[in-house]
Amino acid sequence: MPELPEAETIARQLQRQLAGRTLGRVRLTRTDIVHGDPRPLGKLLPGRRVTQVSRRAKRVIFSLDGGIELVFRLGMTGRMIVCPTDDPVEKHTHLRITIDATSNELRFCDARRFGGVWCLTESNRFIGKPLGEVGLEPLEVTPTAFRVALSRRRQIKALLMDQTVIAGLGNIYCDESLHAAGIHPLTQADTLSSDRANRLLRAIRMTLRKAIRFNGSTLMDYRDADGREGSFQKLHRVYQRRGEPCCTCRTSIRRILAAGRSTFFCPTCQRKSRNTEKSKL
DNA sequence: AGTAAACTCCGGAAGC
DNA sequence: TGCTTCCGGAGTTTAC
Repeated sequence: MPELPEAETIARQLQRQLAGRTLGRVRLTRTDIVHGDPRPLGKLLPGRRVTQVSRRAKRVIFSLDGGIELVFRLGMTGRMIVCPTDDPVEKHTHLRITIDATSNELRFCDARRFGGVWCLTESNRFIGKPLGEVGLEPLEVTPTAFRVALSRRRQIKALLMDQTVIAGLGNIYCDESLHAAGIHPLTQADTLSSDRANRLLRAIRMTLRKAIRFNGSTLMDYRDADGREGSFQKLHRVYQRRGEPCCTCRTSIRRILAAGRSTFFCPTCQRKSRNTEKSKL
């Protein structure tokens, strides 16, 4: 499922392929994937030059000339693929935009439709609202700001998953980062020492950077902008490895529910501190 | 107010 | 074959 590394992979590929190109014809076959009024898209986009493709949180953002931003949220099953215009169109393709002076087009496909598209113009860019609040970028946040973000009475897993606090971490990279840091997912965030908090931030960064190098994780649906699978799933140490041995200590990986989500961890490498258990009573 | 849990959207996969 | 159940990102609602 697309989290930060997958969105980053797609954004970098699209930046290479599309920056400087001009958008052409727009075909929108499901208007309900567009937030706000979908009707102007066909008029607004053709002829616009793509100045930059970037990422914020789990979103891919096209900056177009004229101050327009086209924002894609991929949800669980969203795909953004550049391919020849006459390639067979896969099921659940909702938006197609041709790229001028090439025989290619950009396609947005999303089976479950948890994703969406926003078109922000200078007049409708009303502060944050259409996209909701977005938290700190884990690859850029300072250790101090990160520790402040952790100073709340919540389970660390729930806090890391909260997009309004830290942006871009989903189930996979939360579990992998907590394992790399040796922190139990149910630990109360504000009981972590600053050493452990710093260690967690380093683990998050290491995990995300490595996942980006491997083009993200493909469990089921994720594909990059060229339609290819990622390969970081081969390096997962806990995620979806229930019952398999921990790669550092051979203890059987356990699965529990945290923040209502499947959560995988090693009960030996990720012990709950006594401090945390006391605070639960 | 801050936190947590339940419910909602949806289609694919797994189990019976 | 066909049914039911589960899953989940994120927004919303409800409950403590």
